[in-house]
Amino acid sequence: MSNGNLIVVLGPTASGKSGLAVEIAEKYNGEVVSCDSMQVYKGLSISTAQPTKEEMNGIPHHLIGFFDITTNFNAGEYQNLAREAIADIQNRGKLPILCGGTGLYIDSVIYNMDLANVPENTEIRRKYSEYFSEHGAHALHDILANKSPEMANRIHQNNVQRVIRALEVYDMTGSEKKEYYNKNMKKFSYDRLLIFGLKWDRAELYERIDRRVDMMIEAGLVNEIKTARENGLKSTNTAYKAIGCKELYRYFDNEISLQDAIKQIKQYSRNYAKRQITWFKRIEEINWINCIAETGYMSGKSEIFTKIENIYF
RNA sequence: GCCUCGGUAGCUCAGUCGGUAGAGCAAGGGACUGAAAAUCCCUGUGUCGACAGUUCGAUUCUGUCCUGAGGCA
Repeated sequence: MSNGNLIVVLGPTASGKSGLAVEIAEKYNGEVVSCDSMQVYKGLSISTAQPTKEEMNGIPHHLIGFFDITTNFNAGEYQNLAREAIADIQNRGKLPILCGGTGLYIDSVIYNMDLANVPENTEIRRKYSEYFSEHGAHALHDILANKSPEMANRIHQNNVQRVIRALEVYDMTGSEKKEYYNKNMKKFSYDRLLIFGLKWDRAELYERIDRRVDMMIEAGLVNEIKTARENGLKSTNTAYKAIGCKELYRYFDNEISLQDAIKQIKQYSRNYAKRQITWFKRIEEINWINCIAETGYMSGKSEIFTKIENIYF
């Protein structure tokens, strides 16, 4: 594969990715492609921490705030759109910068990953969900084991969501698509790829997350989610999975206090950051930039610029 | 001042008919191929409030004290 240049800026939530991506774009004639499963949605700009106009500072950003909240987005669609956006930027002679924290989405772009070409099939999902409700996780997993021992081996029986997806793929294609589970087949899809990861002391990152949630509240998070609800956002929608929705809906329904909702939003955000960090540990090619409280990634900037110039100029 | 109920893992609590304890959450580690801000897996030693008594043995029974909540005066 020789798909050309791509810079990636990744890191856990609230690590300062967006700012770094913009700085790189300003300096090297670039454009930013967001790599975030929730920032794609319209009307969730505060809750999903979409960069503001000021933060974008004139740099074009792609795949942010364009998708309807009541329609379900997914990794396959993202892969296609992101590759298109990147190719388009390259064709215009500019440098694409992929910036985000959704591990699966990042992988789908930087690796030559062949996501199964099987769209969501509500009929199949409902069928297996019902089977699960009646017979339990073990029985459902047995069905998969009979059809594809390979896939069943890789998915824990309690991970019902994944078991159902695997069954969906199998039923739609009649095959087990072994190759998708073979890590050794992972190859980079961009030949000049440079990945930067923002690294924080854990306790400091958690404090940052808590502070950012407070800022979101000040910026009008509660109203944003209230409006989304009025616009028809339901618990079955993918956008509802954005941290903040579930908690604030419970507040709107008088099940918990606003204070408790905020506490939970902070808690789930911290849990999420930890999962992101776990995911990134697998990507060996990341150039880690150590961040510190007052200045964030500042002290690593010259190192970043040197690396970029060595590869692309 | 008296009465009642508490004081057990970072938090909320369960439990031990006396043989030094366990859940959920948190925390840490991990997985992840079209829901991924989702979903799932693994990891639990803590003067069982303090001191004394009974006992082979007490966190568990008894007493005193400390401490929290409520009630009566």
